[in-house]
Amino acid sequence: MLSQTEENYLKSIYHLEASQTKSVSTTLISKSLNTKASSVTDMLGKLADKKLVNYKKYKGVNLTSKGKNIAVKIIRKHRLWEVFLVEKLNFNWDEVHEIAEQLEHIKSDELIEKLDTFLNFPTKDPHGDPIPDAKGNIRNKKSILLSNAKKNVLYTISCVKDNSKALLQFLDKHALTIESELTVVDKLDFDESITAKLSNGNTLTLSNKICTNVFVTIK
Amino acid sequence: MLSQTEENYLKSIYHLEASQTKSVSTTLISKSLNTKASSVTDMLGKLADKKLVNYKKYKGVNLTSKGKNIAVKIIRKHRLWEVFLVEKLNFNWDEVHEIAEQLEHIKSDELIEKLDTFLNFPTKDPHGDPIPDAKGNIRNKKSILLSNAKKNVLYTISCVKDNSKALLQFLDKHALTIESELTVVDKLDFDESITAKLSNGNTLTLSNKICTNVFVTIK
DNA sequence: TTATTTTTTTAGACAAGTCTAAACATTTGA
DNA sequence: TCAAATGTTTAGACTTGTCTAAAAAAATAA
Repeated sequence: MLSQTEENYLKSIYHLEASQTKSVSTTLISKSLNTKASSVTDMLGKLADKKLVNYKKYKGVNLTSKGKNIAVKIIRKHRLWEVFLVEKLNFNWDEVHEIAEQLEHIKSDELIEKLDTFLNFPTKDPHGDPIPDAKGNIRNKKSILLSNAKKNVLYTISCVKDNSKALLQFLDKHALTIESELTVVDKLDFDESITAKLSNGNTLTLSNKICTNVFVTIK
Repeated sequence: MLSQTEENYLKSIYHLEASQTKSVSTTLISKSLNTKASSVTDMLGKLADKKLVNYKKYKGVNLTSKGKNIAVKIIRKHRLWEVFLVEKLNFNWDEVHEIAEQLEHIKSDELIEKLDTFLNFPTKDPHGDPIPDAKGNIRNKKSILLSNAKKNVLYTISCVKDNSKALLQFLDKHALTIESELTVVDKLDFDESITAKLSNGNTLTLSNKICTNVFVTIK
């Protein structure tokens, strides 16, 4: 049975692998977990002993299939709990992350399957991220960054990259929720901001910082 | 912020104090937590440093009001989660204890108040134990042991003392659930067993062991 | 290519929580 | 009352996960 710390390392490596092509570096992990590189080196050795990662000194790590399996299960738990918190307990979507960070470590397969049933088998969490099924499969809808969206095409917001409170609150304030629709009406070369028209008729200017943190799919 | 371990010590001391009049001994705690007495001694020192218990070497411990406060909050969380597991996720009441042992350590006051609201402010957990309110007050309905019940008086089962699976399953099998009604029709001096008549018409003989673990209130 | 910078690892230390073995208190009972 | 039994604490050690400081490897740049 893994400790919460070990689970957090696996989760972090999983996310970093997804946003990178190559293997994941010690420093990157240390930044994402707010620890020192030397602590990461120690832990990588332990995870390698347990066959959860492939690790070569100075060469970074990758999850083994065993490690990836565990990481996906934790992510499934995290996202299901987030759905519970928002849909059943009426939390706002920008308030649930920290609590879900705790709940994701509760150990009980039966619990998570019953929770899934209770929530009626959701496929996305409140941030729009896909929820892996019990076998670990992730239905991946192709998403692109809003900054790469074309003009005059109808898009649906599918997901946000950053979980920062500031971003989530900004989006909430402007009715930019998951599943909401928008069309890019202008792109400003000068600062790479875009002007978007929402389905409620509003027109908004969004900074490049925002656009590189919001994913959309073609409607 | 307390660790899970510290919280478990406080909870254990709270329960042991409730079932005892005097102060709680090191050995008693070590048995209830499945640790060695020497580990308990260490921890009692730490809890005393934090003003959570009053501790004198060789003389046992008692919770301070600060310590009791924390213990009651953990118990509140435990019992609310048990209600959730049984009422919302359809667990049986004899399956929820271990999961609630984990959930009770989730840190978020807002979470537990929202959960309380979602569950519609229950006052008893699935085992019949009272749920402290947000301020830590426990509404204590006077309960007596079934073994002390009088003949030919209508009682309601209010609570069970023991959380052992065997007992819970036995009770479940014979429809002896919380709130179910019964009348003692006979008491056998020989082995202190009693014969009870249930509201469903069934008549059951219950051993003294059972009767000293089930609490009833007069209907 | 070699020197400098950056990244990573090693070595040694620390805190939390646990253990065993031994020493010390308290209680029991003859 | 005092010796034996029981309960409790101390001392020292181990594990997990962390840290700092220093050494070693890799990457970068002149």
